[in-house]
Amino acid sequence: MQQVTTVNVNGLRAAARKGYAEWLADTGSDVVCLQEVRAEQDQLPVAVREPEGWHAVYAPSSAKGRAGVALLTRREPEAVRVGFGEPEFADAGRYAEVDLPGLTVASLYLPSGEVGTERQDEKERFMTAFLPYLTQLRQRCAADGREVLVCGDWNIAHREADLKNWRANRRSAGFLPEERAWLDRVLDPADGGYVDVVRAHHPEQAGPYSWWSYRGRAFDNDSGWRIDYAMATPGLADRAVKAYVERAASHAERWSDHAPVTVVFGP
Amino acid sequence: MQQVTTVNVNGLRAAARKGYAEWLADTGSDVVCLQEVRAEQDQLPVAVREPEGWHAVYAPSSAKGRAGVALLTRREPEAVRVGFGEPEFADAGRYAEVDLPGLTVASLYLPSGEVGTERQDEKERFMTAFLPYLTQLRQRCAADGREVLVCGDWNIAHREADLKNWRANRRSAGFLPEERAWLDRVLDPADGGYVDVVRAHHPEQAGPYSWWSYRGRAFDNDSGWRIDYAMATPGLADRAVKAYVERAASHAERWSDHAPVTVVFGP
DNA sequence: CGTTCGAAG
DNA sequence: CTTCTAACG
Repeated sequence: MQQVTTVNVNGLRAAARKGYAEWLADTGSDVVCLQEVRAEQDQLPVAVREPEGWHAVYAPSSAKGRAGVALLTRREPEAVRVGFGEPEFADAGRYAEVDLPGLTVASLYLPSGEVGTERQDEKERFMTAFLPYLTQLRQRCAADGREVLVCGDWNIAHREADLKNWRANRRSAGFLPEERAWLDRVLDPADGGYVDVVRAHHPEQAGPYSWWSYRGRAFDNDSGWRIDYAMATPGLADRAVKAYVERAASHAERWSDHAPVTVVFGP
Repeated sequence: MQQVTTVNVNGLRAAARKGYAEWLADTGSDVVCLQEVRAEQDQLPVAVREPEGWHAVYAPSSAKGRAGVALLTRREPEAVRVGFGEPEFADAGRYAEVDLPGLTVASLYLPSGEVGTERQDEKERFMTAFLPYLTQLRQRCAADGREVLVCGDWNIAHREADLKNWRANRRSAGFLPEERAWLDRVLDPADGGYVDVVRAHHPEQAGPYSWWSYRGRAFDNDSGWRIDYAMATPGLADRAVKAYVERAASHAERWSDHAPVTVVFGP
């Protein structure tokens, strides 16, 4: 059995002050992928940076206080890689991957974008460069006899079931037709070739959402978006026995605006 | 009996979240002078902006989130004036005055400065322009049969007894020889002609300090500065029966890095 | 609405 | 060390 969790922590220092450490101590996962760390390693308390029993890999952004991904693994990785080959995003704190026995796990933080801004152009450039990398990654790993799991905040809701208010958001960044079509390609067996493990295990239901705005009563009303995904190669997806979102019980115990997304694999 | 308090609130919104409102509800003062309000009127909750039983006058800075003085009076002022005639500081949120029967009260926030910077030059320009105004104010009010009380954060410790660590601070902004000499002139009977009411009532003691840095253990060690003054015309100073600093009992109940300074006048 | 930063104090 | 703003989300 192997268990992997991904969560956008929205500032690891703030999350650690609020309950992230307790959550981590309780998780049964073997790998935890973090996004929006928003700190350099040496800005983090040691117990947060290198929690007892974990190996940690950080890929901060060169822009202070922005983005930043990390991976925590119970076993030491066989290899670590930061970035995915596109120079523009080499030190953007948006992608890192580790090799474990028979498995490559990645932590991804796709730019969030905003319609009509340069940030949306950046998101599109990222998507354009990242899709061929995903295909290449799958092929390379297949040649090495590895499965692949790309976890993270993809900042796109794929289908109408993936956000509460899809009608109101048809022109919103994160649910644009071209973004949804891009995810179609990531999941297309003839293209990216990945499987959305949580959706595969919950084919019909609305959600389960993984992000709720801090504004208004979004969390209380479960007015969320499913934008955090575990995307697996088909062979790995077939081994998934469980896939779920850990929605906090109450607003009070939330330590991020995102919830952890976990997938459990059998042998 | 008439009682006037001055306090630098270091952000009225933050102070109001921490205990300012309770302090105000308990004060027996008739006039409260505030400095570093750091908000426009409409950024303040109504109960903070216009507390029940008070008239409020605000003089915000045109620079958002900076400076800002205010006066709260139990009786409606006969007149209100903002600024002291120097155009550079007209909307700097550093000076306002109100006329009450027989008394003009001002709230002053003198620039804080830092040696070797443009901010120190600004402080000096303020001082240069403000001293003649103080003299003029006293004379004008004398002609009207009014006493004057200029309260606020003057950002200068006058003498060695006015800060804990005077030796270490001989080259620090706030205790420079030229700044101390300027306060000498404010207090010189032949020049500004004002009386430092707290010092007049506590001629020998160290302090009482009115500001402690938030850094380190400054408050716990009473490593403070006396930079908040009530400067009175001599006739008014003669009527002072009490003058004191309300040092908070504990670090926990502080709602500003400054403490309220209060003077009580007899008939 | 919340997390950063940077300027200011 | 704390307050604010701005940018970002």
